[in-house]
Amino acid sequence: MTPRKPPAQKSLHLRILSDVQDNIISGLWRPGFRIPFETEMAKTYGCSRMTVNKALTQLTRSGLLERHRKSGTFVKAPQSLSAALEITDIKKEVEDTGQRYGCRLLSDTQRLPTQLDHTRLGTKRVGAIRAIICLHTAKAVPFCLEQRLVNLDAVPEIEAEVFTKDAPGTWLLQAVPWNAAEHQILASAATQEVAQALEIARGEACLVVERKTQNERGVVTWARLSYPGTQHRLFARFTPASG
Amino acid sequence: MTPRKPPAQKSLHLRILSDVQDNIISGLWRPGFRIPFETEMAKTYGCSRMTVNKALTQLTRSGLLERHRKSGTFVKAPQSLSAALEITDIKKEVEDTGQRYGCRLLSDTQRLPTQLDHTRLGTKRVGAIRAIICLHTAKAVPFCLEQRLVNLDAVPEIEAEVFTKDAPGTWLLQAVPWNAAEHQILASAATQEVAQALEIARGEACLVVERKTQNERGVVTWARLSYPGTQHRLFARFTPASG
DNA sequence: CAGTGGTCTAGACCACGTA
DNA sequence: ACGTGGTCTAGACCACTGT
Repeated sequence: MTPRKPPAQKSLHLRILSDVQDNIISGLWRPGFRIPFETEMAKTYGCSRMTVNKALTQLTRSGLLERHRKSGTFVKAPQSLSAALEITDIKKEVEDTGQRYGCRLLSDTQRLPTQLDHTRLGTKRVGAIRAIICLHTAKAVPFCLEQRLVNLDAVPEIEAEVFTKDAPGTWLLQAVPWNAAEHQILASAATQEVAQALEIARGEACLVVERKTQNERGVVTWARLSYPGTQHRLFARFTPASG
Repeated sequence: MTPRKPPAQKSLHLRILSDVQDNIISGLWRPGFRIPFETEMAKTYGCSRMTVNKALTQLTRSGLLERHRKSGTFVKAPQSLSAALEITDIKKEVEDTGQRYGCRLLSDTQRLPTQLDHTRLGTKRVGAIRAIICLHTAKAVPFCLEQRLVNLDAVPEIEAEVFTKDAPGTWLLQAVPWNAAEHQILASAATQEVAQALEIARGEACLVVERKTQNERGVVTWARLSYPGTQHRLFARFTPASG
């Protein structure tokens, strides 16, 4: 019945984790089921409670379990599938498919933000911004149009950078430490500008990813990535506990 | 400048975790930086090494740190932004916006799988399948068209279910234990069928989410959710450590 | 009040990779 | 060989909560 399980587990708490996970995935322990107490499982596995706790804590973080003091630990009903969406650098994305990557700079200006810029950056007042438009290509074929705004207050060092060869996104990823990002994914009909750059018909469906990146100095950058809809797909895989 | 942080931390290991995280986000500890050893941090915080380890282990799982025996723990460079995409039940999705949810069954047949069905389910041989098409509405306005295939081998108990009121997705989420899911997100021009159901123009851009759900008994179901592109957006938020 | 999870300790031994 | 992280222990006390 049970298909398989890697015979040699590394550590005990990982074995416990995957045992519990298997019981849930297989449907043996259905949502709402009260799983054994920590002390019981510790006795079963002949280990200390801390080891069991480590496994169950992780499964709780993954959303498979719900724990309540005094009442115990319960299998949680999956209310939402939270999938991990891997959003990589476009250069890497293209090269991973084995194709030759290229990037052509279409426009690069520095200006005071317009009303639209403010809306996109989600700011009220920032100083100058740099607006960049570039086209990413795979095998010399248009792959993705990138429209980007960079807040010069947050990333003053970008003023010295020239993006004739590498895309600003690649540079930013390395140059700006760690950050928080917000993504919006939508479908949009290609505008005249987008259609021309991507060499598709005007009005054709495009997959659009908008990303706003922040760090402690404020909003760093806003980017809008438009992909020809027929060509590009985003993948998100979901497994109960990422381990 | 700094957004603000909850002043009272609950547990010590969470305080350590957020301290380290702050140092990384602020850019004080840049990618490649070797952070203090566990023993050093334990001494700094006046706690045992286990407590420090708990915090650092979690940050490593989140992808902020890289740990190597003998050499130490290092700040990892963000190579890809892996964003958590929350994919909820459509009923919940609509009701969360405060609108009235509705679902209309457009088609419900049982048949042997066609070639296309096999491709979609990713199977070679399955017995009968149930094909359901239904329209989700918000305030009686078309919100999303759901095209679904259910593998009766994996979910025989669905044969008795009738979906005149609730959507099959809602039922499946509760009835089928746990599973692994694979999502594909794409943009697509509305076909005649989709356009008619969603009451939009043919060829209009739609955001499409395709989901294949599996459990131990095999592929459970395949669903294609088409949203009018101008209306719907998927959100994915990314913060270094989901905590 | 009693029972469960949440947290923490002060040790310990092992695995692994650098030297 | 040595130093670091990875894991585990056998306790302990506390917080929460259902009875």
